[in-house]
Amino acid sequence: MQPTLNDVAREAGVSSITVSRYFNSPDSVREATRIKVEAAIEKVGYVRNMIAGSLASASSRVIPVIVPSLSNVVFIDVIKGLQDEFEAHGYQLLLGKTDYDLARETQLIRTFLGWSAAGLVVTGLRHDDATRQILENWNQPIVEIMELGEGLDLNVGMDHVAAGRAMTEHLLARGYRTIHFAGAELDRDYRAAMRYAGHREALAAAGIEDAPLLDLPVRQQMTSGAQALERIKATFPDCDAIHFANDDMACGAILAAARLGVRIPDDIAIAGFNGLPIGEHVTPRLTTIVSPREQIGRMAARKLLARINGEPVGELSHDLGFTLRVGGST
Amino acid sequence: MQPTLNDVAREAGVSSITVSRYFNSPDSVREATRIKVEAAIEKVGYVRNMIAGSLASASSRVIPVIVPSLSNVVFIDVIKGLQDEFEAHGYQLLLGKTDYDLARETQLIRTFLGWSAAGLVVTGLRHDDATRQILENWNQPIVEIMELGEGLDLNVGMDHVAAGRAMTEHLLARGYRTIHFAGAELDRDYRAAMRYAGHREALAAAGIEDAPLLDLPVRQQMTSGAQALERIKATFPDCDAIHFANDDMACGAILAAARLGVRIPDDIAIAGFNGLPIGEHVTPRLTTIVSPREQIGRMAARKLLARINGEPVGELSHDLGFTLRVGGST
DNA sequence: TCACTGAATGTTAGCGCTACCATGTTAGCG
DNA sequence: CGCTAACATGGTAGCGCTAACATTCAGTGA
Repeated sequence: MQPTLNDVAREAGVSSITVSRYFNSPDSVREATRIKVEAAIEKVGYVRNMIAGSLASASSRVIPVIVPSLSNVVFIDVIKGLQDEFEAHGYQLLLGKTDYDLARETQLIRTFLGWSAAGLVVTGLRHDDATRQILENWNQPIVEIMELGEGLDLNVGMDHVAAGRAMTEHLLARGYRTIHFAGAELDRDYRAAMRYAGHREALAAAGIEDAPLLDLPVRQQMTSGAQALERIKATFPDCDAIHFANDDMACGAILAAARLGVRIPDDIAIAGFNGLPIGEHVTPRLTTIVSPREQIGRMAARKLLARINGEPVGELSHDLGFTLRVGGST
Repeated sequence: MQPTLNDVAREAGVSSITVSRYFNSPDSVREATRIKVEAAIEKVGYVRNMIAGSLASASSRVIPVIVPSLSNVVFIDVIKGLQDEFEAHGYQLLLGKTDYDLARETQLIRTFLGWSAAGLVVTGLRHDDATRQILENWNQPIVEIMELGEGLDLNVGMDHVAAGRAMTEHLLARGYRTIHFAGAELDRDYRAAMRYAGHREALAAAGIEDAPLLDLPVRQQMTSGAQALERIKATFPDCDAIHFANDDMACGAILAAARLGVRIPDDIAIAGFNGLPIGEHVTPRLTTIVSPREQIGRMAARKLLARINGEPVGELSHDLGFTLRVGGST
């Protein structure tokens, strides 16, 4: 049997609540008491029972994080940022994955709320009505990450439409005119679809109404990129640039180009999105939009923790921006 | 205030314990009761309080997973496998990261055990004495992942020494003789050091006693790989092959080779480890050892769940093997 | 000396659920 | 038709902790 607070208290010659206070508000116990308690903890080998504490206080130091997928580096980086911050402040990260299924999201949230979570991190602003209803009635802080907009509570992310627009404006400025957009399963990855929307806006602003889209089924991203390049080259010889939905695809295309004898950017320019390290290692270097992935995680965690601790959080919606990194591929 | 089991029970005209049974052993409530209970749950909008349940039953459906880093794809893939299996069986994954610090591991484990975890997944077989002592006194299943050997309880992984040996045997069979091993922070990443040990064994078996090692400080893996190639080329013109500790470094080298005018494999052969997708997209294709990362996660989860449910788990130590994938780089 | 204050500690009553045992209820059988 | 076994349900206590209030104690100034 694990020793309890009472065992520690008996050993230290104090009451159990004093030991509890030693853990929860150390400043409120006297130095002398602190020393006795510490010795007793050491002696009996006490381990805090988080469950009992959480039940009594109706709150736990657990924060569920719900992401659509773990196959996408983007979410990995975000999780890394979140985890770092949470761990540094004594919070635990409970990981949930929806596979882009909103019903699954509802189910996960329901389960997680049963953990008296201190807060919640969810991906995206799109949720089904059930989720929305549950969360509106929940009175703990929530951060919706990745995108910007009208959210449930806090919101940390970047403007995907603007990112898509920025890249296409860059391509137009470079003189490319027949720019195809290539993505993979844009219906699921609706943030990529938002970038496509931005792409269309930029084209329209330049008087180009035609915004050809190649939406491939996902298998492996780099393979899809290679395939996209091949297919577009074969079908649309006029195409002078491909704006990819992400760096994996774009790099797949750049690497395939060498094999296919396609010269980049002379025959065709390639642009990506995310700013992954690989983009800096391919030849030519990939032009891409650097997304603030880990920062989104960190900032989301900080805002959540601030809200939990009753500190000011500043703006409800936090735009972390993005950077255009121009390489030799455009 | 959230509705409780009692609220549901009152609504359904049964006792709270019956509602509890509806959740925990549905087969033990009658059809008619089940329907009443379900209606009541729906009506009052009941959400299970996991905390209270865990306290009463002294066990929770939470499984902590402790990994050294989230920057390494390897662990991401393992987590993916674990998460999939856990989620499918109603268990929650609590994520902890040690940054390769054994003391931090102890601390994390201590905290996590306070969650009355149903089991535990830790990375590696090396732990400090405190961890070992805590875990030996804990009577829930534990899986140590990645490596093979004498462990605390269950053990799922692969033989890193054999993997290192296999790759170097391949290189020797191809006729390479002056083979350098290049890694990054092998003291932390001791599994890479095990592969280096296997590498030395293979060389020794071929009568080669000299096993030059380049151990770089980690910054970004691909960059380190590029750097390693450059440095080895400059310092050891005789070197005809580099056995890299991982694919990231190896691909960094292959991509850098194109820029540096180094021909692979004619000037120098490159080998990696892990079997990441990128290895199949670089030119020439990377020769690598495919590690069963996601499988390790899955198998670890299955064994753990089997043990939790009192089912037979088979062998305590499970070797998931590896495959040599030969590309054009060697 | 004494009331008075604020800091430190203690007492008590649950938090919402499940384990354990007790009781009621149904079906099957001679 | 009574008896038993198996099944279904209920009562009660308590998991280990903390919130809220109560008490004690040391130090202060009049």
